[in-house]
Amino acid sequence: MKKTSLEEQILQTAEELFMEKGFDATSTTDIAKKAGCNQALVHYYFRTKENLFMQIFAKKQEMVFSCLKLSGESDFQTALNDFIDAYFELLMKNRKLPFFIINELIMRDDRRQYFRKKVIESPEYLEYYGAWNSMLQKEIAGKHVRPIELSDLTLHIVSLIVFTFISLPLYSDFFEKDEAEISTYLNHRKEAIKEVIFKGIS
Amino acid sequence: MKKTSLEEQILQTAEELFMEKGFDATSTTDIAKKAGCNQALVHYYFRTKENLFMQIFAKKQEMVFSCLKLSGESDFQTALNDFIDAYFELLMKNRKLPFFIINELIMRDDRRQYFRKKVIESPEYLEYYGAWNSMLQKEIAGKHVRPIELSDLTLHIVSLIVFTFISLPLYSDFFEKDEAEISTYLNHRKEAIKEVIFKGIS
DNA sequence: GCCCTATTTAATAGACCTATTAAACATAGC
DNA sequence: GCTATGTTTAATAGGTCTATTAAATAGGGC
Repeated sequence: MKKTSLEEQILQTAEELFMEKGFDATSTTDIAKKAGCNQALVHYYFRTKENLFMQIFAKKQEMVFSCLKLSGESDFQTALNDFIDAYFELLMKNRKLPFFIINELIMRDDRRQYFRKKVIESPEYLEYYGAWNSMLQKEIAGKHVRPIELSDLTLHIVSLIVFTFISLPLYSDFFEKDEAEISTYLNHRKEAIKEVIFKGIS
Repeated sequence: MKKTSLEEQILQTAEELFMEKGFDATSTTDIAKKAGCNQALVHYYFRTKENLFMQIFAKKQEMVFSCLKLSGESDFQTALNDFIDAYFELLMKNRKLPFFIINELIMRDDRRQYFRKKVIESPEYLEYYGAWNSMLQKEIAGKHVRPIELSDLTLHIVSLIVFTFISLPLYSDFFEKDEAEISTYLNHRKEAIKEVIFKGIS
């Protein structure tokens, strides 16, 4: 509750609404109403809705990206296990994150360009990919893992994890699950995914 | 080019646009413009945008649903293989279908209710589920498949297949793939998914 | 008190969207 | 040719949205 109180408040409210309903379905009027201020104030602080959105999008994108780095100096199986744990931990605290990112990337060309520039073409991304790949190749050479492309393994894992969270609203709605059940379900899914992946690459 | 020519044309154009950009981002003005008629005509034939949309949504939902039935009297591995083939075949011809359905289900409560009523609670759905489950249990009893819940197996498969198509625009954009490469990629993914699933459940 | 700056508001321009209405147009049957 | 019916259009009401503008308000430094 300082002088920037309302600016903070608007940003935070915008984050909630954008995450909940996406860019298109959220109006600056909605944000102002929920933040408890005049609609013009949203534009006073952030000038455009796009500006405001991009501050949030960049932050969320960074969250997704930051999970890609290898956990430490350990063997492949442990690193992979840690990776899945880390991703699940992140997404269990940010359940709407996968759909939010995917939706904006699919709907808008410019968001895709931005993501590509900031993530896919970043030096860290290539570095991570290289590190993971050399570990994988070593495992394959040592016959601990069957021959498989890293791109395929990655896509398998990302598919399994991300889709769990994308489809979560459907799961809880169709089968009328409450919060406790959802939490149990997610932990169960995490282990089930590990199982199919580890068996699937051995 | 009969008397219902324009009605047909509007429906078809609406399908293209709704599949491309979703309900919210498509206006009746867009549809009319692309169909080459006056905007009022869209409302003359279909009264509301929602009406028009639901005709298309119901059809697309039916497409998704129809793939769930068991292929025939064969063993589990073959049935599963056929199922994955059938789904890939459908989605390779309708690449935007997964995102279209998921997006509308997530964004709107009423669409979720509709889907639930028509698909999840339909007798066929329960019947298919039972048929698949009894096959699976037999395989597990015969030790050809490790113990696994059908719900988990289903979600694994659906995740892997559906996410491939949801993320396809990102794949082709980020890595600048042309049509031929995409087609190759999809066939490759199909086999990679089969591999990880079959190894993952044995 | 008074000024200066930053914050907040009300009002509104301008665009677009859905849906309706009334009028114009086409054409088949008589 | 005339009328009845279905088709198509132009016009517009009424709503929402983003962004801007000008005016009101608050608080600190003198």
